[in-house]
Amino acid sequence: MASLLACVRASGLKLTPQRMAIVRELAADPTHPTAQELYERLRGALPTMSFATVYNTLNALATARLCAALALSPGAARFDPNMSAHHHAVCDRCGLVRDVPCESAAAVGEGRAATAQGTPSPGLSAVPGFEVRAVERIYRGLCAACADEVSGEAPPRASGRGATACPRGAPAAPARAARRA
Amino acid sequence: MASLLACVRASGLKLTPQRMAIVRELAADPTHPTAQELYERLRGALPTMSFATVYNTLNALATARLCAALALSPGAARFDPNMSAHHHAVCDRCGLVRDVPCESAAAVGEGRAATAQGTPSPGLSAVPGFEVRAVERIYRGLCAACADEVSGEAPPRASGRGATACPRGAPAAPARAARRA
DNA sequence: TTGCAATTGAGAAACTTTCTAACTATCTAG
DNA sequence: CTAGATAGTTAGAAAGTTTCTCAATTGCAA
Repeated sequence: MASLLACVRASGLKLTPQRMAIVRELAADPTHPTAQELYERLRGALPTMSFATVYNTLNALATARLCAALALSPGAARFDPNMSAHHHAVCDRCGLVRDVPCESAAAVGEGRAATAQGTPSPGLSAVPGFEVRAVERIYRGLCAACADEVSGEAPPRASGRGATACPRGAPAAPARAARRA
Repeated sequence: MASLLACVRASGLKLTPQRMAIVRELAADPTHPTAQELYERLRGALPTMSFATVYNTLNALATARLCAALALSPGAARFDPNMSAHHHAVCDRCGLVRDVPCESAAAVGEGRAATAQGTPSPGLSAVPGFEVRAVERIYRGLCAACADEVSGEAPPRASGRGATACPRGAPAAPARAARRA
């Protein structure tokens, strides 16, 4: 705990009450909150804190590599205090975000991709000269709760029209997660 | 070419001049433009077209699975006409986005993850009950042009302060790509 | 304790996306 | 070919997200 605040200091950032509160709240939350969510939660403790301060602080933390700003879906960015190599699972329906640890060796190979060594991924030769610094993986699908609800709703595969469309694969259509649920 | 417009029809979407122009422009562009970019490019050809029409059309296409909306970095969504399984390379500095084909078998296994079969990734056991439908991979780093420029700028590893921070890995700090470059 | 410089607070501004309402155009059926 | 039903378009407003400005404040090093 203290180490986290120590990191803030070590990065040349001043330790203000606002920052301490934001860092503490963020570090204790595995749901990757948005700036708005953090602001609302902290209003009770720091009623005078400005919304801009939350952004300033989060951006300062991200710049100092003490947290990461995630653009997992359209809308507000989410902030992640976990800076060890890991991936994310995102529910297409409710927007839930969870960490997915990357397994053993793959973790090192992906979380911090080798840059100069042999191409990490054959497909990357399609982008000549691109210097990979990190690989992010996002698992999209349904969380347990949403999977339950959905199974009892829409019929498996009989929609209104146009089922005879083109033979194209469909990797990941963000599906506009419910933003005010 | 014609097949793309045919797909629009097949999905139950009406073929309006605006849509044809948007689809054509999008399909011909490998840079994954934003709605704003498409709008500006098409203003010459369709001066009366509304900005909302661009959004409406892109959302309609995404819903019909004819294109994908990507949230690769904070800010405007980018639209991708390539619906075959692939990943993306994103330049942290200039924001450039390029497709990265996924290689052979891995393509099938990742682009459209097996849902019911054995867990696709061991780490996912950390999110019980999560039903994976797609896996997205983002390679973050520097494009060839930016890598060149950067190499002649900042000294390798001697920055102003705080180099003695915490021993934490740093997978992917979005780094706020230049939005108006 | 003092002073510099970073940070805060409050609001405005910029930008992205969605919505409304009235008008228009496409497509199907006749 | 025409007419009607329906989907799409326009333009502007509104909602949500993020950044900016600048005076006042505060942390921290000396």
